[in-house]
Amino acid sequence: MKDNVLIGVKEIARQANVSIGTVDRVIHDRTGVAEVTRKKILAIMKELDYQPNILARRLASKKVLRFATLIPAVSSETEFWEAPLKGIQQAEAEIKQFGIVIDKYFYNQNDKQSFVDQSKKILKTNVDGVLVAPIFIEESLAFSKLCNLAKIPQVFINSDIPNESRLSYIGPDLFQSGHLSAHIVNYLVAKHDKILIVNISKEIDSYHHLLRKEKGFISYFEGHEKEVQIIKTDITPETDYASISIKLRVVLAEHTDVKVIFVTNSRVFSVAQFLEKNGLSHIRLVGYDFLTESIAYLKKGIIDFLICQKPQEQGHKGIMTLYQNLVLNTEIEATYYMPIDIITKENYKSYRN
Amino acid sequence: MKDNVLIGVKEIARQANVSIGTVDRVIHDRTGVAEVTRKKILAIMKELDYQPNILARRLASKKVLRFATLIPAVSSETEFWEAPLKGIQQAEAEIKQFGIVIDKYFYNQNDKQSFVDQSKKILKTNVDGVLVAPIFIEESLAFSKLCNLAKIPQVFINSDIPNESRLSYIGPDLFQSGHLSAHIVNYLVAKHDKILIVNISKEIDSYHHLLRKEKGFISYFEGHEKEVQIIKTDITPETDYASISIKLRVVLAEHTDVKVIFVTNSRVFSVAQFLEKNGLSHIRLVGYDFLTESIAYLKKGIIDFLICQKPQEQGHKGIMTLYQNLVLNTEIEATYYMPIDIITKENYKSYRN
DNA sequence: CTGAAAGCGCTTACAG
DNA sequence: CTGAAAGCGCTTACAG
Repeated sequence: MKDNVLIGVKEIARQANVSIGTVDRVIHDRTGVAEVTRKKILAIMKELDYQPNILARRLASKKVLRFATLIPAVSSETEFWEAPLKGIQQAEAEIKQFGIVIDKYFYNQNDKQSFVDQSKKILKTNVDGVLVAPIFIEESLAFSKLCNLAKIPQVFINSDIPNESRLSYIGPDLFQSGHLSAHIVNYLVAKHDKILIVNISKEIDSYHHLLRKEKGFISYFEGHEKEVQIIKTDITPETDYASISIKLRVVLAEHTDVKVIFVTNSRVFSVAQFLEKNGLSHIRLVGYDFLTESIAYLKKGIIDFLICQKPQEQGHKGIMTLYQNLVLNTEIEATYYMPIDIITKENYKSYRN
Repeated sequence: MKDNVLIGVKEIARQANVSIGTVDRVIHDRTGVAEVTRKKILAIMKELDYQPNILARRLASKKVLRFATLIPAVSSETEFWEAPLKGIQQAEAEIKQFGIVIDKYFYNQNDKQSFVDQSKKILKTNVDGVLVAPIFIEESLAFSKLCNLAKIPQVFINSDIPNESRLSYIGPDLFQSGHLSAHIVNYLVAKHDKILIVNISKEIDSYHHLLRKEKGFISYFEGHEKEVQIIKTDITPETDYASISIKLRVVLAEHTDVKVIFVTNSRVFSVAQFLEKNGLSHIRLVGYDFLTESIAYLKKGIIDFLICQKPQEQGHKGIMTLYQNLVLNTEIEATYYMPIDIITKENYKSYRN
């Protein structure tokens, strides 16, 4: 008659003939419980299919959970990292009432050392989970190893690193996004047309990510009936407008018949600026990311398409993934590819990052 | 010294020199509190910028919140409504530990009466919030009015209804999505090409939504340099494959030079089937929604593009909106347009509803 | 190794 | 109109 009256730890304690303190100990795998008792309690928990009440747990526990985020600072060059930060802040607002605190660290994406410095800082605090944008491959890998030693789960966003021990990657499938860009470009070209791929990057490490997109792009046209001609140019390490301008001028002087330019990252707005200034707006232009400057060129028709992968949602989902893992104890997908969104003059207004 | 030791209702009670029971009464706007007391407590709450602890509230309150959802049943004609339902279930799993129960009601989208019947059922239960897909305009409006009388907040998904008193609309901007489709089609046509718009709908009410898309589409080409010729055909009320086939055969016999077909809803797969069977796959085809059948035609290249608006997220976000309003007491956006996603052969694999 | 008690910030009867 | 007490399902010292 009284069987189902009790619930949770109390019911377990009753059935096991122990106090709820002891039940709590085995739930949290703490030491100081006789092996027999532990086994008995575990069995009962299993039979009852015990699910802890998260509300009660967070309310009773004074302990706050600390998450750290490590992403590039918003730079004068690109506002791209504003969006993930916004997503992080949004998630923070949603879960702060559950006792979660988020410490935000930023590095300079043109300076590896700043990444190393910041990551060291994080490890000095006692942090329960980290969200990282691992732009620098080796340094990120080193950081990841240290986290794993300290049993700190890591979520990567924006770009992945071959690393089996991260909790999850949330971001684009770079190869596929290049492939899709090519599909769109395919609508813009005729047989034998010439296409220019432009990689703009200061740091050689991020260049690696651009190459993935480039490969996806090129693969689309391999053996394709249109038999387009693809040429490419890399603009590095100087990426100010003057440097870009000089380089493009040379390339386009040599190849006067370029029909489409594909820029593998958000720096597409610099190329747009160049085309506009030099009266070359008949050249079709495709690039990446939802930046204010790029949108302006999209409106004007200088940029035809932008590929975007929900940077804000990446930040938001990254934090929520840590939350789900650490608080709710949910299963986490090791890889979560963001949808590849195509932004045009027509739909940018309703676009949600 | 002891000032900040207390928190929440206790601190308010202390400052107001009353018991926490009384504080609770004014927080929840219950009767039976002297006006002076109420004012005093309100003032203190304001000064302290009191934010209730949701965890404690939900834990202490035995009351469950009931949400009801009213959407079309998945039909043999289209699996479209599977996705919103999935989103609803996903949200349910996330918030059920907060004491929220979701009752799911379904109507037949070809039968107004079934909508009326189900909505009546809902009103007989004591429900705290509803999520509705208001396909039938008048019936939905009537239901909405009754909800408002009973102070039940409503969230609309998938299509909106002129109605100032709903809590929120979450779904596509129909006009814009038609406009965007036209922009894409623009890449597929040459000057003076002929475009066929196809509306397929059993119920005249949902036809209204299709018209919005049609208008957006046509508006794009008004005064456009390409001077395309746009014709249209409505297939109603019979929408089985045979009926569609007969109608299309007639139209395409008369207009043998149609270059592109734009189908204003998910029934694009029926048109694809027709084109394939009749060796007309050279005609470009654009339509709506991420259905298994349509994706198959997308893969084959019979369908060129699909416009999709995250039906699953609509369901998910719809429930979460009720949750935010009723539990967290957050400000809610009255209109939340879903992004307009363009699905192609290249990106459908990573598409998230 | 284990238990009893206090407490997290609220809500809910109940008593007056 | 108001207060005191019990309780939601946990966690956290503390005592033994």
